[in-house]
Amino acid sequence: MEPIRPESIPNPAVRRLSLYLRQLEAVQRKGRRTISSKQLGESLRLTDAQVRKDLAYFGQFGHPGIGYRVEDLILQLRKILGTDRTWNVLLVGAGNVGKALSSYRGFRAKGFQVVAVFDNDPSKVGRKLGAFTVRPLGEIQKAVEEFGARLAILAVPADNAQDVADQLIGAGIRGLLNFAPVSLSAPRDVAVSAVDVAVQLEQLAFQVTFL
Amino acid sequence: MEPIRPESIPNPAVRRLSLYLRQLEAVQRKGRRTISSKQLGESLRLTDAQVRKDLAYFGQFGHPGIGYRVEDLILQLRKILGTDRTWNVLLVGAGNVGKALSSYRGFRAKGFQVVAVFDNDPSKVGRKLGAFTVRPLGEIQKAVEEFGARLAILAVPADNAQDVADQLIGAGIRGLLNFAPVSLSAPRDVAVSAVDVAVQLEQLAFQVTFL
DNA sequence: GGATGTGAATGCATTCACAGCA
DNA sequence: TGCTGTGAATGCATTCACATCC
Repeated sequence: MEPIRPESIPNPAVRRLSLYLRQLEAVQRKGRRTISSKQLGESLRLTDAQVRKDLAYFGQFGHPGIGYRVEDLILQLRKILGTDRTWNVLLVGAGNVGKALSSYRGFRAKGFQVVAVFDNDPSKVGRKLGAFTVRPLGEIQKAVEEFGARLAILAVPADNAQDVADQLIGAGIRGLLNFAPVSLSAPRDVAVSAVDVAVQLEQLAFQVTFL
Repeated sequence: MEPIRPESIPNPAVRRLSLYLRQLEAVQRKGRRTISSKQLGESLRLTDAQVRKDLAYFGQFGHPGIGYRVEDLILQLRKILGTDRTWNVLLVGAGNVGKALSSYRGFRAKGFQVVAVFDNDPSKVGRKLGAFTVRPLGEIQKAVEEFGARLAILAVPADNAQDVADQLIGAGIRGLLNFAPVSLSAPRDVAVSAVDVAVQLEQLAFQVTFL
């Protein structure tokens, strides 16, 4: 098997990989052992050819006449995505979003673990948020080293988001999931992904109007 | 100005429209009156040509030699996206995510208002969630009519998500924002958008590993 | 000079369609 | 027969480059 050269793989294909994995985990829970590209694609509204081509970028996982073995493919995809081990994740922001995320039970099975929660608000520092004691932002650097964290979730107000992002990046964080409704600037070697619920509703509003 | 024919507009362009709008609202708060395609694009890491082409799909908003007038363009984009009026939104799921969303202050200014919260859990129905009294799912139909709601947010566990989605769609909801980590099936004339935090972390893990 | 809007050229991603294997 | 993997063909989206206007 050839090594992965991510620069030669379409970005959309990488994004779909996560959806395939999620789908496979669901069908595995239903006891299915094997699945064809057509079946894997249909609930995601993708063609069989799309599914096969996406997977083929990363290796030869299928069996002609059979399809893909669910368990094998799950293991392969986890390996490719890097979630065959657990990633320690820092969470900054102990507001409503931070609270929801800190108590989200689904992370562990997907290879992620929130290991510390931070906030700048003195009225929150030292308080408990679920199982975590909220720590001041000044301890981020220490926590990055302590936990070997490379990922962080940003759930602070829009005004602070860029500042906090800079701190996290300065402390060695390499991937950032941003819940603040602003576009963050970051060096090329730091990955940033974003969740903006208002933006998503806006897209739905447009589609509902015109489709 | 020609009418919008959404089928002739690249989907990515529509998605970027929301980002332009968010960016414009930010620079307006800073007091800027005018902005060039280059400036509008740079914090979003887009080329000036990309910005101009995207906007030109919807009309001629710019002024040669000047750029775009921030206030005008904001009004135009809101009109295009349909958020020059307020959309009433139903929220299903009174757990942690539902709680965070029901109290999110940012919706109003973007043209959205959560108007009712639902849950099936008898221990939650009748209880308060922020300003809302949690109502049983059976009242969804009534609420759709009462509020003229066409959008809903789904923040229920993965197992119920498809069932609840079917109820919402049956009651007349046309756009769905899904926080459950499953892929929903819906008729072609219902728009579905999704937030899956684990999937996004997975993508970051991949990028951090290979980029 | 400084900016837009836009055809034409390029570059990506998806789909087709089929050889080949179980 | 049933399904994968994959070049070739197609279809979209982005970028270029320039005529045009303030």
